[in-house]
Amino acid sequence: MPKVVKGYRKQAMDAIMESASRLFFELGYQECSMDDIAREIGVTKGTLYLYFKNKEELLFQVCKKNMKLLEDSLDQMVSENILESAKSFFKAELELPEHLRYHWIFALGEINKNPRVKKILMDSYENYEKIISSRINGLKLKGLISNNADTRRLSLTMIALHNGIMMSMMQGLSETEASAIFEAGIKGILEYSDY
Amino acid sequence: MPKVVKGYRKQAMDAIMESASRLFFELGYQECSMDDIAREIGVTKGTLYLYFKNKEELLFQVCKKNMKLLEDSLDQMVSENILESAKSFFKAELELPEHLRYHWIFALGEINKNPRVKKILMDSYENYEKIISSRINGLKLKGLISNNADTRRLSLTMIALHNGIMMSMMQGLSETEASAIFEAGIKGILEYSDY
Amino acid sequence: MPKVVKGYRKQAMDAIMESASRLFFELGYQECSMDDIAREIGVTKGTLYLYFKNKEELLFQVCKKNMKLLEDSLDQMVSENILESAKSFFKAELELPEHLRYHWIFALGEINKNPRVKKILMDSYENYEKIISSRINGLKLKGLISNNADTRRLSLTMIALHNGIMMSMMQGLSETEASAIFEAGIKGILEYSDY
Amino acid sequence: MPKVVKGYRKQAMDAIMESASRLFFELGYQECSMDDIAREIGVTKGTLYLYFKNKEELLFQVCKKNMKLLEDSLDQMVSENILESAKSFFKAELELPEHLRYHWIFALGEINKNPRVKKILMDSYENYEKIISSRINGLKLKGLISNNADTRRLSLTMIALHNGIMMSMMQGLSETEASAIFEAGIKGILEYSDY
DNA sequence: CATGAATGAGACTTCATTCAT
DNA sequence: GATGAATGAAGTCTCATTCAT
Repeated sequence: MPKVVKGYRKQAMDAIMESASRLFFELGYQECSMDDIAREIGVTKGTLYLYFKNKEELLFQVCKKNMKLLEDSLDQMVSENILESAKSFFKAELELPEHLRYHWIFALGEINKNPRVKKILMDSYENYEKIISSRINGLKLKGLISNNADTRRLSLTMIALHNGIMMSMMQGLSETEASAIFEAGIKGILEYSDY
Repeated sequence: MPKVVKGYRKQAMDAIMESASRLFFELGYQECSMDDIAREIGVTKGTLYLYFKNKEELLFQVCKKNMKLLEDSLDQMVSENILESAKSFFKAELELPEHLRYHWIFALGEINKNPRVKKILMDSYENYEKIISSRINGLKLKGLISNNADTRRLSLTMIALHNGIMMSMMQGLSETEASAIFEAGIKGILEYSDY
Repeated sequence: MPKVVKGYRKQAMDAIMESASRLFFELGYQECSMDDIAREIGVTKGTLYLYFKNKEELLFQVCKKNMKLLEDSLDQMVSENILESAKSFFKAELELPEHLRYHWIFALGEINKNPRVKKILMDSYENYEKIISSRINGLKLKGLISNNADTRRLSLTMIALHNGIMMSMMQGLSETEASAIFEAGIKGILEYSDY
Repeated sequence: MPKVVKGYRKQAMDAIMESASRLFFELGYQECSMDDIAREIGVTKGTLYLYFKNKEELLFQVCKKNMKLLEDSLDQMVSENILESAKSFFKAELELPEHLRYHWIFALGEINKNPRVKKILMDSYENYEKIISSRINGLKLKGLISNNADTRRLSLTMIALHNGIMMSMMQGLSETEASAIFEAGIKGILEYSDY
């Protein structure tokens, strides 16, 4: 009888990943033991191995899931106005629990040792670029953005600004200032792209 | 006969910190054992404890040193032209070995668990802001930057852009594109600040 | 399949404590490693930590158990004749394995550093006094011991004599002589108390 | 140039043994490191090895010295009245620092592993017996003690009582009560010996 | 004599993983 | 499916001892 979640394997895995994601963030990947995760769900260690073949696989799945979550969130931000889209996305992010908002932190820490994790991070980076670039191209077609703008450069700059602000927040930048900087930064990038 | 480095305690500590810094980056702080570090220097584990009372202290000293190194590097970039300063700084950074260029990565990973590390990261962030702000104010006085510009916002945005690009590079962004984006981004931010 | 002892956690703990008690006595608390204990039971070091959270806890539980064992043994010696009780108790003690007979030895060695151990030793001392005093008072009521006798002094003296003889035995006093001295000593103390 | 104590090797050894004795008692033999002892004297670890070939030798010498100290103290108590001698001895002991008063505690803890230490303890026990017996015999000759008394039994009982009271004091017995019990106990033993 | 740098063995403890029930 | 007992490898740290200076 499944205890993790009655009935469905998929839901059991989700429950585990949810706890793992939070604990990986709070304690760090290495410092978080399988016991910690199991205890949080009210299950024994052994059970986790019914769903994930080892800790590294769990890390991988958690990373993948979180990356996808944020990508999807970005993907759904569709608007005529790219600045508004960006602001909405950022606002939505601020409402996420910290372990999702800063989900990349333990992934980045593993990047040098774990090729699979490295791959998701790199793929994710590319996907962000693709999503934003396709939005920008859409707006170009509609004439809302100058055709002179370098689409790729524009999107990469926006991503960098976004990520940098996230990092700043981890280092103490307030949400209010973060929002202000994000908005102003995006505006500057867009204005300047017109040249 | 001291083996770590002939003669000077200070130099022995530096040798240890140098190895530790690289290995913390390559393997991750937790995954890097004291044995790993000792082996790299050709010394026994026990020796490390003659110089650092425990692993956490070593981490702390390494973080502090690396943070300071980068801050000093920024501090020395003085120029009439803020864009040129930024470019020089970035160029210098690209010439650093990866473990210095990305030195913040293992620090960030420990931020939730280690208050001392958290403090250096936050202090470092503030210091960056102060250094850049003071430069900007200098240029304002000389009339090289409009007085309307919001100094703090300007510097925080530049920091965010910079950090975000660093993160992007870890995720696969090429140095060439990184430089281009950095330059264009800084320009955009400066231009926009004039309004 | 539990290897320590089939089936019951309580029994596993007892098996560990039994080995620990003997080895603490034979090797000394500090000199006895968790490995030594584990090996004796035919188990891995790690297993011990499933039952006792650390070595100090194991020491504490062993002390407590041994103290209680001896107290209970004393408690059960009930007789009209206090001399006979004492002799029986002493005789029973001589039949115990050395690590139980001299169980206090490693506890005493830790007394200065370990407040919990100190507490059990002090409590144990008080309990002995209480048990013996209550027996003496019982005999006073029955008129078998003079009411002039100072109950507390009497019991403390008997305890001291007993403990001193135990110490002497560790230093080479033979069991025969020990018994003789104990009997004569107790008699002397009781006789003298009448005055 | 000797730093431990100016000039005399013997004094240097005494200084080390004095510190070692106190620290062995306070921290326990195992828990007290050579560093601890060296630091206390203001000397480096290495220096200790100029005077004692290893830690075990230091333990041995400390034990021997302390045993001798107490034996000598007993040896000097000469009086017509054995009770007065005992009381004086006990009083003198109470004025000693704890590490001398309870000097046997760490020796006893090592008894099972260290044959040399065991030997001093056993020798010491015999010496005490001899000293006291010779006193008793002296008093017998003078007719101050009945010739019926069993000299050896008498002295062994007094030793046991004494040691037991020392143990009781470690377990919390007050000095006042200890003195009272000691006096009464000795009296009882002497009285009873007459039969 | 004295130092202090270095060693290496060994201690305690944690934990991912396995497996019989 | 779930458990929990057990493992064994690994990690941090300590410390008696040595030795070149």
